[in-house]
Formats: sequence, structure tokens, C-alpha cells
Amino acid sequence: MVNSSEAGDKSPVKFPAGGSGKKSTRIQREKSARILEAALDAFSSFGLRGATLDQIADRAGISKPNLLYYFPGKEAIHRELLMRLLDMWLDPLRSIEAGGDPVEEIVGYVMRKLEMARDYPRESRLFANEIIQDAPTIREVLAGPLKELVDEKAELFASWAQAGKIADVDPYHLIFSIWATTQHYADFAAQVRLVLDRADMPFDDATEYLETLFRRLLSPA
Amino acid sequence: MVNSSEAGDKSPVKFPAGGSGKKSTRIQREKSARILEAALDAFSSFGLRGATLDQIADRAGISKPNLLYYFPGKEAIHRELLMRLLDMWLDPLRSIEAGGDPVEEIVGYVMRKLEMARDYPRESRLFANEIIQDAPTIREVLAGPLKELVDEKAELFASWAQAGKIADVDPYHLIFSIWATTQHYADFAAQVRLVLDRADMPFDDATEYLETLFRRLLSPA
DNA sequence: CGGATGTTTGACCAAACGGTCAATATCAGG
DNA sequence: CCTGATATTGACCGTTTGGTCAAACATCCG
Repeated sequence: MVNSSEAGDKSPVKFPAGGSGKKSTRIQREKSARILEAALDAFSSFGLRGATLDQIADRAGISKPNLLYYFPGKEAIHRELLMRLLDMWLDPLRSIEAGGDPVEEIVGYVMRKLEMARDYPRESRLFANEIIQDAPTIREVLAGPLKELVDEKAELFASWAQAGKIADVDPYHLIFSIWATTQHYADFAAQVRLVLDRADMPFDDATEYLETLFRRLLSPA
Repeated sequence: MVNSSEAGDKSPVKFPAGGSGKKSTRIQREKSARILEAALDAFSSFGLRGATLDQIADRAGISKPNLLYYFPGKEAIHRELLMRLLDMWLDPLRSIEAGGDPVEEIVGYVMRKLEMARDYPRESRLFANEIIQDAPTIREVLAGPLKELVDEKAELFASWAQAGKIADVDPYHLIFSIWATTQHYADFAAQVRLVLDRADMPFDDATEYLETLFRRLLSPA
């Protein structure tokens, strides 16, 4: 778990939904959750600078000063959201197991990632916004924990390729292409819908297509 | 060519770098170009709401009122940029030819799209920002001309599949996956660099990987 | 009940923002 | 070199924005 708590905290609430030992009240937990939910809506739609505190407060059903009673500022909410969602976002990658069947493990990863894009499109757009803008907030996490996790799985993929269990492709670019193709259905949903002239997202077709794509890539020669 | 000129124009300059008949001066062309260049920098980095007129004017080396002498407002600059770059952005797709070798045509498209991501990353991020935020500005273009172009090429792909020239995959999702994988190297460049711990982008490796990916997908059974 | 702690907000503020305007400077053509 | 058209900007304006503060209100617990 990545936490962003720091010293010199003079805000009434130590940290929303608590961290450093102090107990948090029922109201604190409820309001913090509603604020983060509203902020996710706003930030994922308009980005850090595009979203406004009034907007977030409105959607959370509270006043702006009340919102600032729970969080020290706009960027703190944004940072907290990113940090809190990072673990969830990386779970599918983490759960790839060295002991499983190589192709099934990777295809399973693709499927889980696509499900995330389907079930958590706002989270995907939140990260997309952050990274497009050069990842100012989560830079260290990407260069640290994320890189280490990717390195670990890339090495696993390489060993599978070495053993002839999967085709010999660049494991890093394999991971990039999985991220790109799955998150595309969340981040670029507007374009997908407009081009297909559909109100809903064709996740069933996407599932079938991506399974084919990566099976053909990975099946050993 | 898509143009956004409208009636009721009361700004001194009819339209930057001309449209409706009136001749534009040397200074108009130069300044308009510098403004659009600076705006591309700002909008692609911070999005429509995140970028500021002062920022754009600064980078263009002129004053804010001077900037507004050439364009009627912030959104007009943004709109003009998007419209002007759309054609360039869609050129690779347009240049797929029905008469060529199917697999080579599609792989060639992937390569050209990847070159665009390499040579025009700001343009890619400009579009990414626009689409993530639900495509408010270019909605009609996506639903109209873009959709028609994609429909046309999708039908071509389907006919190739029918004839056994390429594998039988969903042509729309094929196009989506090409967009996703190639533009990833522009839109998510920060993440790619941080994960790989490199200062530059590994376009050579990406080229090789993506060529393999799509050749294995498309080669007929 | 009573007071201590926790919660909420109306009113307010300074800065940043998009945009206007009148005055001035520059330029191109005769 | 003059003149009309073009180009440029300092000063200014109304609004929006992130954030503060004191005062009021609610909740909990002895």
C-alpha cells in the first residue's frame, strides 16, 4: 500500500479514512468516501486543472468549506485518489503466477484488464489524464514500485519464451500492448461509441478479438 | 478539408491562414502559425481547460491582446488546431489501398501510424485529451467523416477476410487495436520511459514488436 | 443536561483567468 | 514621405477559482 501522509499536518482530520493510528469517526469515513467518489467523477472527466472544487462539492452534496475540512486542498484529493487506486489498478498484473500455464496466464491477464476497463472506466481515465500530462503526481511510484513489478513479470515472460512456452517477443512491449488495447475501451470510449454508432460498449466483441490477438501472438511456433 | 469558419465574424482577421477569399498578410500567416504552435504545446500538455492564454501568448512571444487579435478566443484556437490536424491524423488510414497486398497494406498502416506517434506526439496527446473528455469539440467529425472512413476500410478488411487474404477478425476492433498500440507510445510516453528507465523512446523495438503482433494476427490460417 | 469535541457553512479574500478597449506603433502602397 | 490599413500593447474589467475564517450547529458521552 502506497500512502502519501506527511508530517506537519494541521488539518482537523489526520487523514481521510485514516492512517496513522488515530481513529476516524463514522461521519469522516462517509464524507471522505463521498468526496472521493465525486472527485473521481470530476477529475476523470476534466483532469486535475479542469475540475473545480465547487463542482466536486456540489456532486458530493456538501459545501466547499466542508469539503476542505476533510482534505487540505484540491491537489491532495487528486493525489489521494491516484495513490488509493494504484494498487487496485495493478492487481491483475500482480496476480500473474509463475506456476500457471504461460499462455493462459497472459491471456487471463488481458481478460482481467479488459474487465477493469469495463467496470472502472473513470479510474482508467484518471490515470490516462495523469500520464498524458507527464505523470507529475505519481512519477515516483511509476519509476519505483510499478517499474519493479513490470521488471519482475517481464523476466517471467522472458523465461517462458526461453523455455519455448510462449513465442519469443519483447516482454515489455507485450505488456504495453496489453495496457494499450484494453484501456483503449475506457479512455477512448467516446470515439469507439461514435465510430460504431452504438450507445453501449461492445465488450463481448472486444473480449473475443483481444483473446484472438494475443493467442496468435503468443502461441509458440 | 474540414473548416469551422462561420458567419458573423467581427474579428479583424477573417480566419488565420485564410479561408473565405480574403488575402492574408505575411504577418498574419507568421503570427498565426506561431500561436498555433504555442497552443499545440500548451493544449497537448494541459488540456483545453488547463492551458491558459497567458501561457500560450508567452510561448508565442506576443502579448495576450495581440493573440486575441488573431483568434476570437481560447476555444477557437483549440478548435482550429483540432480541425487542422484531423486530416493529417487520418491520412495513414486513408492511404490504405484496396489494390495492394492485404497483409502488407495493414502492416504498412501500423508502421505509418507508429511513425506519426513518433514524429507528432503532441498532436496525438491533443486528440487523446479531447477524446478522453468525451470529444465535445470534434464529436460531429468523429460521428461523420471519421466513421465513414472507418466504415469504408472496415468493409475492405472484411472483404479481404472473406477472400481468405487475411485472418477473419473483427475489422473495427482491428483498427481500434492499431490506434491503441501505436498512439500509446505518444500518449503514455511518460509511463513507457519511466518503466523502461530510458530517456528516449524505443521506437525501433516497438516497430519490430508491433510488426510481429499484427503479422501473426493477420496471416491467414 | 452540559460541555467538549466534531461538523457545517455563509461571507469573504487574493490570485488567476478570459476577454475588452482605447491609444500607440508599424507597415505597405502610392 | 505620407497615409490609410494593419498590428501591438498597457491598463483595465467581470468572473471564476482555490482557499480562509469565524461563527453556528450537531453529536457524543459522562
